[in-house]
Amino acid sequence: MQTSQRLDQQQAAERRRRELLEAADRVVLRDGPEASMNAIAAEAGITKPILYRHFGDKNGLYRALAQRHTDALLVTLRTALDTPGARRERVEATLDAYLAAIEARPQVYRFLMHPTEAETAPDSEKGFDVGRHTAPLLRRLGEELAKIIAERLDLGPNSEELARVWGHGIVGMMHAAGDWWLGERPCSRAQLVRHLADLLWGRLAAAGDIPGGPGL
Amino acid sequence: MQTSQRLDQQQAAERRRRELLEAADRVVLRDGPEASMNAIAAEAGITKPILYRHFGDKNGLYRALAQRHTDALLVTLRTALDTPGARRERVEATLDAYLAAIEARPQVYRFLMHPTEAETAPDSEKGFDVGRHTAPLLRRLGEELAKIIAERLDLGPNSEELARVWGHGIVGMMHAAGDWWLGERPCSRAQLVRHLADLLWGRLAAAGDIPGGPGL
DNA sequence: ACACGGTGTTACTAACGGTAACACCAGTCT
DNA sequence: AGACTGGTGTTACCGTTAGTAACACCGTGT
Repeated sequence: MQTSQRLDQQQAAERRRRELLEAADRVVLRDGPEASMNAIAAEAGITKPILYRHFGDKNGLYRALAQRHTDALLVTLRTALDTPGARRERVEATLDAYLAAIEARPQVYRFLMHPTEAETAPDSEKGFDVGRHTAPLLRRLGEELAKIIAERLDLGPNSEELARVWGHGIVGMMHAAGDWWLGERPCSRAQLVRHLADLLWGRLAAAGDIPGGPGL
Repeated sequence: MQTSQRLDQQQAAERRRRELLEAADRVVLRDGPEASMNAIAAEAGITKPILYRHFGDKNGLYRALAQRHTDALLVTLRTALDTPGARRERVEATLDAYLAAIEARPQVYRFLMHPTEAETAPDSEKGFDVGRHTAPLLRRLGEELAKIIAERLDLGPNSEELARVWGHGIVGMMHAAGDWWLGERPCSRAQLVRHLADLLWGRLAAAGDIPGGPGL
């Protein structure tokens, strides 16, 4: 009967796809984001055309690969955001969870931040597909955070819009500071978290000018 | 006399270099950051090896190109930061200046955000040169902002460290929100500026929970 | 016996960054 | 004059990459 065979083949294909993804994962973990398709195919014990049959092109493979890691990170962050305690503690827990993740697995982080070229959506107009220069991971984090902010905070009118701006803004802040911190290690993670939370808590607005200067 | 000839040749070389950079600029403005060395050479009316003699490699050319634009942007932002008025007005003026710049010249923006591979500093240790995933432009903006914050604000002990975290964090927030905004255009620039300033002014901390929800 | 759909291969293309080897053309030194 | 030097420019190549066409094999259903 052909239907059950179809199912068998389909689930076999999916199993194969997972195997290939795991092989790709190993290579990317070893060689970084510039791992070549040849290298990945070799690690999987096959040759290039099979990869292309399964994933279309390099971006397809990388997107599939990124989604797994992104999902995992999102779970971690969501549980951090549900930490019991005051809002400040939740925010600090979330910042710390993100930073701990990128600190623990720098190669994965490096891969996830790679600009995966973003599937070249059909160029409506003559648009220079501008505005896609943050990694898909950060886009997703921003949207998720926006959703949570809009769900849980009372922001008055325009709350939808405000929440999205804040979501992407906070994620960008976290990312940029984390990236810089990871490269220079100028302080402990806990201190970085505290500094960032201070920033979000309006300490920039509250700080006093240095006497005699031009002021800020 | 050979010294004056040396000078002639040197200044001729620099003029040539500027010409090449301008040609490269035209190509990048037309083709985006993935402009090939061949295309740039053709636009300049010459062939590849000359480009390589002048700039070493592709990153050399791109760094030289990026520096000009980055310098120009920095001047704009510095004058915005010296706007007369209250701190909030200065911050809003600076955010707006950045957003106006990326809005006005998206191709330049797109080029500047391209990860120029960052001159592969001598790999001390076996380091995976992690923590270099923000464009050089953003690094520089972050450092400059940190300097200004440290100079003008009274932040108590640790002010140096705090200022740098904030500098990079704020720049990252601005960039991520700006990139998202440029892609989706969900609101006016002025409104985006206000939302971001609200975030920096601690409205996240001050907002009330939505009644009945899990809270944030 | 035969077509079909899947897996796998080899061998190729086109483009890229980068380089070696050579040609030309000014002035300079002997 | 003739050799040397330092710059500009070229053609023709290398190695690697993403991506593809064409073919071979094998189990299954008709």
